[in-house]
Amino acid sequence: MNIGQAAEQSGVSAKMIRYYEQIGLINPPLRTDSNYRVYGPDEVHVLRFIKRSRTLGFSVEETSALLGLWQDRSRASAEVRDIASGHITALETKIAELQGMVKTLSHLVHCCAGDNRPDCPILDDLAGRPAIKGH
Amino acid sequence: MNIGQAAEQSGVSAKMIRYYEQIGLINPPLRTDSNYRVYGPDEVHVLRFIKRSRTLGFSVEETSALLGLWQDRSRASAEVRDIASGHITALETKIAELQGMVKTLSHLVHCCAGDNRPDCPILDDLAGRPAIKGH
DNA sequence: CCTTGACCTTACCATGATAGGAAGGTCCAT
DNA sequence: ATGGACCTTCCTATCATGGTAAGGTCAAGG
Repeated sequence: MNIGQAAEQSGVSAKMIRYYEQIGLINPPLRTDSNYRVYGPDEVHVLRFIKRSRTLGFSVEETSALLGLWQDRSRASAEVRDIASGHITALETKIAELQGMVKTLSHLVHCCAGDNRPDCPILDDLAGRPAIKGH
Repeated sequence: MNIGQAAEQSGVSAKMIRYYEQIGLINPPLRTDSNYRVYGPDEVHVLRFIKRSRTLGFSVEETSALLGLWQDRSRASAEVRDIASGHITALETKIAELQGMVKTLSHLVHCCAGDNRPDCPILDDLAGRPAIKGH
């Protein structure tokens, strides 16, 4: 199977497959006489693993660690769980940050009549002036 | 005031001040005879505006739009509100995505005994095999 | 057999926002 | 006058991905 088919079957673009090979995340595949990369079902399986891991928000580096544990027969389940737990913590921190932003912005938007008067609580806040109190 | 003081007072690094100037987000300041950038309180105020906007998650491009509206005397409050509202929507979409990731991962982590047995539901999920049902 | 079009190859450039460093000039206090 | 703290420009890197260009390959159909 050529790289195009492997890309289609795995959901990873051909571009990214070559990139993953270049950075050592996946092993270089066999080549045909005409230098085409050749992939089999196992390689596609690995690519799908990577795709899923990336979709779940793991970095390429974390994905690399997970991939190593997956392919290691004497893998430690606890180690995988720790990576995932750490990732959950990071995600929750990020979520809290974003929620803080939404809260601030929602407050400002609700204070903003949206007419064309020149005073705007959102801009006033960005400019460092205190927002209008009491809703 | 030199760039170092402006950086300190605004919370924007000197590096980023020069970058913002380069991409046209801020105007080039006056220079001394020895080619040093010179800033005054107004410029610091603009930098603080930018800093706050970036902290609230607006991109540099959105920040540029907000800055233009802030500095425009005939600014339309409604336009600012629309930018902020769109940003809130984008943030909420992102939050929902992250929460989805956390949910999936939490489920997997809770299915994972964390001992050293070789079967690991997290890896199994990443590999595309169905997770153990019924928790 | 030859052309056409779809595929593959490598190599380079771009993104967005930020940080780091090198090499050299400037300013101020000792 | 010297040293150290600051400034200048220019180059590099990050992370993951997309694009493009120039050229080689393959299969199908005329």
